[in-house]
Amino acid sequence: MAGGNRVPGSTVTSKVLAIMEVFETSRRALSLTEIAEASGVPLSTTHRLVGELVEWGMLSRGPNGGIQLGLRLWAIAQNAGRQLRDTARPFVQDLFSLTGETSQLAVRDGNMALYIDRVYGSKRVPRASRVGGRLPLHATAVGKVILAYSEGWVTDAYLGHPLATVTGHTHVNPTRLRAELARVREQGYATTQEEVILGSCSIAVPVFHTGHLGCSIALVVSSANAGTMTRHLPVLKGISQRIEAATAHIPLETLLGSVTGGAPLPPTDPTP
Amino acid sequence: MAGGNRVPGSTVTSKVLAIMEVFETSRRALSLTEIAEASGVPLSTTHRLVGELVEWGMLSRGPNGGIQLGLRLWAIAQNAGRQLRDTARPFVQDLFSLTGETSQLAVRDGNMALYIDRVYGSKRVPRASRVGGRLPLHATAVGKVILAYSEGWVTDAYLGHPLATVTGHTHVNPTRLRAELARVREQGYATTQEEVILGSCSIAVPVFHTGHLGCSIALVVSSANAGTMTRHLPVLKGISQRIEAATAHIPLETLLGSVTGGAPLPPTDPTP
DNA sequence: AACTGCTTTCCACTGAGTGGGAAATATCCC
DNA sequence: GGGATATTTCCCACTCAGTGGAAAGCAGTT
Repeated sequence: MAGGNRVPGSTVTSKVLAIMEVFETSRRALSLTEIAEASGVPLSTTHRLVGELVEWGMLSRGPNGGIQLGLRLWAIAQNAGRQLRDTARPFVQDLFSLTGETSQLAVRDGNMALYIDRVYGSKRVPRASRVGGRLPLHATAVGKVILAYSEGWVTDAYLGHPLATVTGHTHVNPTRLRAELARVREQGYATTQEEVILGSCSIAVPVFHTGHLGCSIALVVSSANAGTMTRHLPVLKGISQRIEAATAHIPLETLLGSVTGGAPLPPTDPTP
Repeated sequence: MAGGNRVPGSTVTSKVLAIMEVFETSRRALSLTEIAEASGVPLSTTHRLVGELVEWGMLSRGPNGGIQLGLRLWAIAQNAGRQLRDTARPFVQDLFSLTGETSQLAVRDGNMALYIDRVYGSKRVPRASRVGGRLPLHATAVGKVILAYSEGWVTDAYLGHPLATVTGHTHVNPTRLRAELARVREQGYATTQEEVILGSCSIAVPVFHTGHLGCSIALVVSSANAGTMTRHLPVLKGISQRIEAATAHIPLETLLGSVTGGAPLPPTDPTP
C-alpha cells in the first residue's frame, strides 16, 4: 500500500543502533511493540530488523517472546577494553581479598563514572553501581577523585552545569564541591557518604598513568563501618601503585577500547 | 560510476553484522581494509558503515586509526545474561577465596563451553579460557561435565562428530571418551590434565537446575598441583549446591539472555 | 462473541544504499 | 626529498533493498 513514506535522513544502520540503544536503559526483556515505541522505528521495520538481529545473536528471544540482548553480543563485547580490565583485574581482586569489601575500578566516560570492574563477595551492601554502569561524577568517590585530578578545564566544565541530586546527601553546591575537590587533592583520597544510595559509603584513590589520572579504584562499605573506612587507605594506595606499575608500559589509548577521557563534556544536557 | 552492482540477498543489517563478526575472532585493532576483506563487505561500504558504528560507539578508533570494539558496546552488553552472572558471582568469588585457585563458571553454547565468569588472583597459571571465550566441550573439565550430564542425544550428537585435538593430551577417542563420561557421572566430577593448554589442569562439578544440568563450575590449577586437585572437591560440591539453591527460583531461560542449551549442535562443522 | 494488545505478513513505491573508481592522505624505503 | 606503496576518504549515477501503513493472525480477558 504505502510505499516510500520513509523519513529522509534515516539510515538502516541508525535504526539498528536505535534499537540497540533501547537496551541501554531497560533491564528486562521487551516486547516488539515496546522496542518500536522506544526506538522510534516503525513497528514493521522493527519487526524485520529485530528478526535479523535475533537470528545473528545480537538479540535473543526469551521463553515468553520477550526480546533481550543476546549472549553472542555479550561474548563479543568482552573483547572491548580488555587491556585495562585484564591488567587491573588481579589487583582489584587483591584489594578485595585484603579488605573484604566491595572493590571497584572506574574511569571517566564523558561526565559520568563508568564502572569497569567490580569484585565483591556474598556480603550484602546496598549497591548502586554495576559493571558497565554509569553514575554522576560528583556523587561518587571515584568520580570525585576523577574530577579532582582531571585537567582544570574538565572540572570547570563539569561544575558549570547544574549538579543532579541523587540522594538527600549528594553534595550539589559547586563552590563547596570545588573546595571538597581541593581537599581530595591534598589528602590523596575522596569519600562519599550515602550520596548515591542510602546505606553505603565509599572511599577512592586515583591511579595515575604517565603523570595524568588514568582511573580510580574504590572500596564500598556499609554506612555502619563508614567511620573506619580510612584504615583501608594504605591498602588502596598500595594497590593503586601496583596498577600504575602494571599499566605504565601500555599506551593510554590502548588500555580501553576508546579514548574515554577524550570528549570532555558532550553537548548533551548533564542534568536529569 | 557503477550504480547498483549490489549483490542481491544482502541486507544492510547483514553487512553491519558481518563487520561486527570480524571482531569475534580478532583481538587486536584492525584497519578499515582488513575489516572489509575479512567481512566480505566492499571497502567503500565498509567505510560508511564503520563510520556510523564508530559515531555511535559500537566500534571505536584507536590512536593509530585502528578500529576496535567500542566501550559503549561493552557497557550495553553487560546487561546480557545478567541473571546468571550476578547470581552466581558471589559464589564463584567464594570458591576462589576458599581455594585460592582460578575459579570459573561455564555453560554450553552449541558445541562449545562458553565461559561466563572467572575469578582469579595474581598467581600465574597458563590460561586458555577467558570470560566470553569458548572452548571445545571434550577438551575441558567443565565441558566433560556438561557432556556427561546433558541429555543423551546431545552427547551422542557431539561424539558423532570428529573431535579436535587441542594439545597432545586431548582425549579424542569417542569410545574412550564415552567411558570417561560414564565415570564422570559416577564420581560426580570431571578432570582434565593439560588437554587444552600445557601446564594447567582442571577439575569441574555440575550445577543443576530443576533436575537438569544448568552450568558447571571448575577450578584451574597448575599441573604441579594436579595430584591434589581432588582435595577441593568438597568445596566445589558445596559451592555448586549454593548456586543451585540461589538459582532454583529463576526460570532457566531467563538466567541467560538466550536459550543457550537450545540448539543442540548447529549444522556448522565442529572440527577446526 | 466482542474486545484488547501484540505479532506477523503483504506489497507497491522510491530514495537510501551501493560500490567501482579516483583523489587525498599517510607510511615506508632508498 | 622524492618516488613507490598502502590506506583512507570522497564521489556519484543507478536501482533494488528497504519501507511502513494497513490488514490479517493470534492469544488472552471479559
